[in-house]
Amino acid sequence: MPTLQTSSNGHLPKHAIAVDVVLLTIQGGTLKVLLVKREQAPYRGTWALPGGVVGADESVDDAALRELHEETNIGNIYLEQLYTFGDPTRDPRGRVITVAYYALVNWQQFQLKARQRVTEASWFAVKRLPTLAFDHRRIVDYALERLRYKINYTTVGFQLLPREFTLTELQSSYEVILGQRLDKRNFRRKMLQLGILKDTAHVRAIGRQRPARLYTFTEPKVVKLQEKGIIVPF
Amino acid sequence: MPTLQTSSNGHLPKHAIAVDVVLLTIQGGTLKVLLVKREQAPYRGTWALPGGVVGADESVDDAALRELHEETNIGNIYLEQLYTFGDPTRDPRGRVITVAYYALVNWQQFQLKARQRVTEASWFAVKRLPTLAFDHRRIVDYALERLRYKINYTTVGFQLLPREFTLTELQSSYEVILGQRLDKRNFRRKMLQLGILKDTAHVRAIGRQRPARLYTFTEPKVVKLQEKGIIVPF
DNA sequence: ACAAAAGTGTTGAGAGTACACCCATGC
DNA sequence: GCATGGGTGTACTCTCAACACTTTTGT
Repeated sequence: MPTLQTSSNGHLPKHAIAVDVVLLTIQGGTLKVLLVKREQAPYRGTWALPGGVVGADESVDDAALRELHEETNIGNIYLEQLYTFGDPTRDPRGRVITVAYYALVNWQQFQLKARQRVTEASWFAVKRLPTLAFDHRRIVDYALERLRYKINYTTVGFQLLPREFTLTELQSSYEVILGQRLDKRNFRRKMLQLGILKDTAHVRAIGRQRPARLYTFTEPKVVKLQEKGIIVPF
Repeated sequence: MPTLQTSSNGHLPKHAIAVDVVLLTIQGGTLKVLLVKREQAPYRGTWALPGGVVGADESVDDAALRELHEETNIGNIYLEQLYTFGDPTRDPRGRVITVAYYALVNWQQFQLKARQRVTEASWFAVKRLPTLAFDHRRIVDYALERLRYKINYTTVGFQLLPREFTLTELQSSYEVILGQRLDKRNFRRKMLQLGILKDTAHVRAIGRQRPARLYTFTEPKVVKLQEKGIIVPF
């Protein structure tokens, strides 16, 4: 085959491209993913990731955003491309290449706006997923791996929290994602040392306990916290 | 728009999908990338990444492998998907979504086999790239970022070396990729501590100096060396 | 006063950093 | 014997890990 096939335009092989979004949130101390029930074959009645095909003149990122907005009605969601799954056998109807994304939302904000759905949609704990359509299980697993990884050296984790949050809530979100308990003192020291939290003067009293201080995140966007590695620690 | 458009098959919007490969090697103490000269419009005569369209029944990964084998004639090359660029304006002829990959080869092995090319192809130092077609400059930059990143916590860097190598060669490849000098004693201590190098009994004498010990890499595949992060250091 | 979560410090161990000289060989 | 790259050790600093009690509030 010639090397520069892209230049012989006109009758190129063309492919259907879909986007699938792994939308994650934390609710009740559990990491959850939004699934929709498929209404058509194949996998009719099976739970699947929200997604859809990329339009003719739409960017792939825009298609993912569009799907997200259809499901959530909230804007300004953290969305990151995960991986492109291009095996021709992954869809039994024929070839559909999918570009997978993951997104993080704060549960409270989401609760307020989600409404008027047609398709049945529901949150599932990532530890107890039903059988998923296509290779969507693999995509969810990949999203979780990426999230667990990135939470270690970036501030993506903050996307799951409300604007003001307590240090206990922050720690809890890390514990839920990482699946392990963390030491309270060490966690707080590290977080405060990073210089990315601002102590609002506010407190939040939930039960009959001592109220907790509320913090906000000082950085406007998701931020890389370290570059440490084996070879070049800084 | 309905959520599950993928299920209404038949007249889906279809797209041309290309793969582009950032093939990297180290030659003469410099990190280089393979570019091919375009023979057709657009960007005729401009240097571009090797790549081509994905065939109708071909997996995207296979298309990248195929392109790689066309350019190199060597098998068993490290190849990793980078990112999918899906902006409809990136190709002036119309929409072409590209899935970018990067690959690493050892220069000596490559030298032996590359032959019988039609298209003009050449290695360029990544520090002195010509103007590239499309958004290929951005793709190269992204590949370099990923490589610099991964070299810190995986063994991808070994893919650039011959089977047997000296510690000085290994250090040099890290220095070339990272763009900084490293301390010889600290580098050697760290590498040997990792337990992934085997001291062959062989030595290599190049000039009139003391010959250097040759090592091999004990792991069969690219390996993750750490999971360290801010929150969970182990 | 008590239940419940918030908040707070120290110490020991291990890893990272900086740094300079001797060694083995070919010519 | 000398030029060239190969090869080695130590002291200081800093970060990480482990660990338990006091504080504040509502009832």
